[in-house]
Amino acid sequence: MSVARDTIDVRQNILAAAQQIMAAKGFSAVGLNEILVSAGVPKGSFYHYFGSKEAFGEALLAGYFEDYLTALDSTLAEPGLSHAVRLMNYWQRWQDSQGSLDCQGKCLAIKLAAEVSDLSEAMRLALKSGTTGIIERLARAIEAGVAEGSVVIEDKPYATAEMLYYLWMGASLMAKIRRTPAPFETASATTRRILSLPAH
Amino acid sequence: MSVARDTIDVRQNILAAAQQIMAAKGFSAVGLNEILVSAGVPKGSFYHYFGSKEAFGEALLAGYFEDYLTALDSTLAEPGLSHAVRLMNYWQRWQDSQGSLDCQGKCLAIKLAAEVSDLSEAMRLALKSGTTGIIERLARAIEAGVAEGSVVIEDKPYATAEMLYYLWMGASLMAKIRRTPAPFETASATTRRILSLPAH
DNA sequence: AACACAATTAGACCAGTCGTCTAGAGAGGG
DNA sequence: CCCTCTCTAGACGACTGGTCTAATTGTGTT
Repeated sequence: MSVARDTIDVRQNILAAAQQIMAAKGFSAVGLNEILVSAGVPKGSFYHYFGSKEAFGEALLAGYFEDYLTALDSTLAEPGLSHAVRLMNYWQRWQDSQGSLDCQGKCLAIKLAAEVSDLSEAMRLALKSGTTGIIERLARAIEAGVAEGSVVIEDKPYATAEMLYYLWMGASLMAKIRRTPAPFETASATTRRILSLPAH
Repeated sequence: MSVARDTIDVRQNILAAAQQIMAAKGFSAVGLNEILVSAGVPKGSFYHYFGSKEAFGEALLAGYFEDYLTALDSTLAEPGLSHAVRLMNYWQRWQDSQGSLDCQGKCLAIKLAAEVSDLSEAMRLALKSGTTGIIERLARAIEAGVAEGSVVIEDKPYATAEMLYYLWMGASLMAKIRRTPAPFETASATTRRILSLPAH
């Protein structure tokens, strides 16, 4: 209705369309045209909403991580479960979303990280703050799990969280290369061992 | 001298130039022009040596892994060292090459994997066979380390090799995002623990 | 109803893309 | 000495890229 509302919708539509397309094809390989056609927004409008393709990419990543972190927060706060179970739920969902049949798992971070972090400082920083947020939350959950006794670790919680996140990033990359969810099995088993949880 | 020799040189020059440029900027973001100018080769020659940009990318990856694997073989066969030390040497060199001052560590696999594996089946397969080769060699070295007693692991050698490779891929990605070699420290410490080696 | 002013769009713009194609340069064999 | 065949040369075509200016549309106030 109001102008402001429509404006936000259009902006959001562009971002949503881009998220799908860029999660499949990357950043440089996708032209604004394709995104705008898919969003039903005329080309001329783009620079009304975003200053440049780079600024657009930054906004895309920022929005992506915002949603991602709130979902992560709720996964790690689900009532009635131990922190150990909550953590494994998180990784189970990661696996489900990345390994889905539509080969384009929707993790923008994995898809764009290598390509974009040498290309645009702004996008790199968006990636950095988003991934740091993820690791921090995982570290807190691990710490809480240790405190309640559902998780036992050898290293410090933060280092453990970092290590597990790297492991799952690498597994995602490898799943893309191999077109198989097998790497997630390996990552999952390792995660259980690192957290001293019983095998699946 | 001979025609054949020169031909190989030109081809190799193009590939060498591309390896540097693409390790920095990715695949789609780089035009053939830039590569050819940098290699001092006219455009007309390109299509004499390669059928398309995609076929070129495939050859680039194949050549990259060929070199990579022979270097890996010699690292893992250095005389007078235990397998445990050889393995840690490999990762130390990984760290050195990736974390170097010229921010463009030269690992094509990390740089191109996510971008390219959804873009070209041929390139994806090159990536797949190359990374599989790396993991196989690591697995053999771990197995030999277990046999000689310098390495102790909980899981099977192959699964351990996979897991460690994922960990280091993820750490490399994160090092790119953060522009810090810190992730390698975490990966290194974890690797030591997984292999039951004394802390550094 | 008419105006001012902001929000939005159409389309031009040029640099750059990949790939093609026609000439010709250069070397080896006979 | 010529003929042939590999390789070089770079202009060219058809097209897409991101960006920007100029015009259009819409809104709210008088």
